[in-house]
Amino acid sequence: MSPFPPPIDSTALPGSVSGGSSVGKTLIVLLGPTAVGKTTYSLDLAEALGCPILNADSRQIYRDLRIGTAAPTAEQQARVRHYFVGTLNINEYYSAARYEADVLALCEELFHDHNTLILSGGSMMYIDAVCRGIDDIPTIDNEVREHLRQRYETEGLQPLLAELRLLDPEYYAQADLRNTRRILHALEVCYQSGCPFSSFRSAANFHSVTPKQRPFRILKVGLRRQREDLFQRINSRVDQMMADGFLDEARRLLPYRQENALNTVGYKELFQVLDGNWELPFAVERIKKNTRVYAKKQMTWFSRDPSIHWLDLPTSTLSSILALL
RNA sequence: GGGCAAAUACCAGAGUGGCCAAAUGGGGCAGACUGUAAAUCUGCUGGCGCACGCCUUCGGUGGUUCGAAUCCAUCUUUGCCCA
Repeated sequence: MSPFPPPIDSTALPGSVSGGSSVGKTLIVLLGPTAVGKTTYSLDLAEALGCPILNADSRQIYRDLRIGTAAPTAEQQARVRHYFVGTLNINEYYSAARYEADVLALCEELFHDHNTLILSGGSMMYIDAVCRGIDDIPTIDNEVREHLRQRYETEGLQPLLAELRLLDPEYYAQADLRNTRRILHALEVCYQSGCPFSSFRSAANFHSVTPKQRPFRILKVGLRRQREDLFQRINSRVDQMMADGFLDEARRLLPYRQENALNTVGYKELFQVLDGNWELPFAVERIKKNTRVYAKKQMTWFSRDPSIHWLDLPTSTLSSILALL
C-alpha cells in the first residue's frame, strides 16, 4: 500500500469529533511528514484565525536545536505566538506523556480567549498522546534506568529477557524480543513500580488504546505531497540548513552528544564529520537519506489514522482547511 | 603492438565443479510501534505462483562434465604494465 494515499474528498469524511462539542472549541491538528510545509501553512492559518500555535515536534522543543530541526524562526514566532518551541534545555527529560499533560493544561487556558487553536507538528506519538491519550505509566528514576543499562552492557540481552518472562509473561508474549530498547523499558517499569509493565497498558498496542474524551473538538488535517516533490523539498532544505550554519550548531552541541535529544537525524551525521570519520558531502547525503526515511515512517504511522483529513500540497490552499471548520 | 588482471543481481563485493537465485554491505521497498519516538525494531529486494514449487541468471559464444558463476577455447569490454 502506498504511504502517500490518493486524494480524498475531505467533505465526504466524518469529522474527528472527540468529546462534547457543545463548548464550540476546536483544536486543529496540522500534521504531516517532515518538510511538507507545516510551518508555513500553520502560520498562514494562525493569522487567518487569530490564534496561537502549539508546536508538536519532539526536537524543536529543545532550545539549542534550531537549524537542524528547522524550528520556527524568530521572525516567524514574531508573527504568531508559538508554544513548545525552544523551551527545554538540551539535557532535560521529556516525553509524550508529559507533552499530553502540558498541552491539555495549556489548551484549557488558551481556549478562554480562543475558539480555535492550532497544534502543528510531525511527532506521531506526541500528537496521538494529545488526541487519544496515553496510558499512565510510571516515570523511571535515573538509578533504575542506569542499573538496567549497565546490566545490559555487561550481561547482554538474554538474561534480561529471561527476567522479563518471569516478571511479566503477558508482555513477554507480545513483545518484540529483538527490540532491546523496548525490552529494557518494560523491565524498567517492572523494577520501578513492582508491577508488571503490562498491568499499566490498557491495550496490546498504542494504536488500539481506547481514545480518551477531550473537552474540545479535534480536527486532524494532514498535509501531504507527491513523493518526488517531498523528497526534493527535503534535499533543498538540508542544503539550506548547511548554508545556515548547521555544522557550527552541531559543533557547539558536540559536548552534549550523549543526550537523547541529540540522537536526531542531522546531528548524528554531523558528529561523524566532527569526529573526522566522514567527509562533509557524504554526511550531507546521509542526512538527506535519513530524513527521507523519517518522512516515510511518519507517513506509515499517519496512514493508519482514518480520522485525518488529507490535503494535497501545493494545490490545497488555506480555504481548504477553513472549509472543514 | 606485446604482457598481466578482471568482468557476478540497482551499486559495491564474496563465491573458484554439486549444499548457488548466489554470502555480506549499501541503496530501494514495505511494516511494527503506549514514556528520552527525528528513537528503536522487523520483513522483502531476478521472474511467475509468492507455502512447497517452477522458470531465467553470474560479459558473449562454443566446449569439457552426470552436473559449471566456478574448468577449457575464443570473442568483447575495462584496468594495470611493457613498448
